[in-house]
Amino acid sequence: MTSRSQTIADTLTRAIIDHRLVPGCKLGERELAEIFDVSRIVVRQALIRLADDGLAQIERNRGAFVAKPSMQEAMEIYDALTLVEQGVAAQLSDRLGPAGWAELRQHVERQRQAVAAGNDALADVLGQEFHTVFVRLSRNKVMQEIHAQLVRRTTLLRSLITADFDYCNLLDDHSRVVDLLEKGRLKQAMDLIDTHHRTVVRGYIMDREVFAEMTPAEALAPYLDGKADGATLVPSRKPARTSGNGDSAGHVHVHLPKTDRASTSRASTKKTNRGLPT
Amino acid sequence: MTSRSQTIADTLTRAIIDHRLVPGCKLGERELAEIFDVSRIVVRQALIRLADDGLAQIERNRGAFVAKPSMQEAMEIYDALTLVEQGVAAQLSDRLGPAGWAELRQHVERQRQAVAAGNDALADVLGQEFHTVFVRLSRNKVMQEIHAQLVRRTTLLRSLITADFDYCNLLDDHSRVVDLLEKGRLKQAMDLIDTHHRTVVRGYIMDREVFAEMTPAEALAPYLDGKADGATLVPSRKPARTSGNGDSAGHVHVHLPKTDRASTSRASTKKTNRGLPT
DNA sequence: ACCATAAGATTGGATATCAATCAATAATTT
DNA sequence: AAATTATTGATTGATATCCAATCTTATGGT
Repeated sequence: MTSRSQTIADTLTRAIIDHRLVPGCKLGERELAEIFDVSRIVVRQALIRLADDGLAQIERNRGAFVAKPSMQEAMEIYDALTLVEQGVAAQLSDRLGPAGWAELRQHVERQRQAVAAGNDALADVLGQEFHTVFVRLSRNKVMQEIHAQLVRRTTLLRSLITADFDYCNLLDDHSRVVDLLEKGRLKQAMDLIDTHHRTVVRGYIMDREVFAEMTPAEALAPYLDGKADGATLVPSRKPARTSGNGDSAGHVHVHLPKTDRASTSRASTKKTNRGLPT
Repeated sequence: MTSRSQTIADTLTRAIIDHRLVPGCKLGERELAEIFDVSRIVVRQALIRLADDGLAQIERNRGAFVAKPSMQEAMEIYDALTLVEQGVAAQLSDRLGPAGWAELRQHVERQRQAVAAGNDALADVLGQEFHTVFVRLSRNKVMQEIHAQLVRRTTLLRSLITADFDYCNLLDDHSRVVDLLEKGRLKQAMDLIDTHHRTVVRGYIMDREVFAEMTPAEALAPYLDGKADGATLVPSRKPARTSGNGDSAGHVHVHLPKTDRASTSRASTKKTNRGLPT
């Protein structure tokens, strides 16, 4: 059995990944303690874990908030992610056996089928998972954890951001990376990884209040008590968008007027942006 | 002002880096609470931070211990470190300006002078710092933190390990890396980084009880109350060895008989191994 | 010698309490 | 009336004490 603070940290992480808790959201100790029905101390420990992961920031005597990365930090996160995935690519091009390549191809194929079937939600999940599978094949748990942490932090950015670019160039990037790597064209594969992330970042436009705010109580309600897995837990995971290959969403042009902390717009429109490119 | 648990975590980290707290060492809550004169809860929070950093492992209802990486994990940590530094090298070869190269050369030069002056302690510190400076020049704070964490974890390994290889090939590696990079020979530089770490790891031999154990109270005494900086805090930082370029120690052939948890050998011989290659 | 049980110690957590600090209001001054 | 100051309230950081669960060790019986 893991510690209570760990499970709470995991739940909060899940909620952040699902964009139910958005950057800047206050994570009050007493509030969370009531929600999870634990003492404040356990909540504090969970928040420390989140802060260590870069998902929350704790300000002395002011409390914890969901981290709100700056544009600068966003670039750094994506740079680091690129660096890690390029490095893994280099390792895989040397060391990966037939089984590994098969797994990658199978994953890409599953994603393609999901797209073909119009199951955008599944395609999204698979698209996100591709990177994880990719790194897992390095068989380096340390690297996996670092990568996973970076990926989690990118989800923060997608809460803050309005996508504004042409997704066409990103189509089939995963497939092409696998192709290039297996053919030994490492340099091109690495460039493609770089371009992939760079294009995504370039399209990002920092914007406040893209998502409707939810109180922690509302945001966390689906995760409590229910023992079901994440897929079924959050109904709003299915993104409301037009099309995509699972790694990208349809054009989303949401440029809300930059209201400063509009505390009025609470729990109103459930505008979710899941499915933005990874 | 930072939180108390953070400063305690920092102190424990420092003690671990200085090999005063060795892998496997029990970190009892009550004991540490008395040492730092805080409540157990603060200690727990500090231990959670250490565990998140990979420097401690917490076993339910058994407590926290200084992490004791397996040989497998050791390899993974060094692989990850290599990957990160290679990636940074690639970035620097593109983007680093004259000032950056100058800083690297200056650092190498300072280390060389320290070696020439026979100031092995300083040379050691500079040798360790080189990697940090190297990564800092990427101007990516996220990457810096990841790298620093990996470096911290490698110090764990040096507590567990007996070095057993020829250090000659490692001499001037730093200088050569800078040379190669500035000349645009990225591939060779990356290979050299790989070889550097690989040679170090290959020479490692997992061995128990290479270092004398200290109780946490003894280990932490130098860090308490004194407001001096780390350099003057720990007198035992000057390693007792023959020669080296600051990035490596002289031949250290310490193959102690593998005693199982010899709780007898406590606070006896202060055998420190600082200055092993990075 | 060996296994089982009981005692002791340690951890994980809850609750209540207190000081310090921040935020927001109310009161005062100009 | 506007701006500044003072007061109040709320939240955090931290402590002390207490309790249950679990692990470790010591004891005792076979």
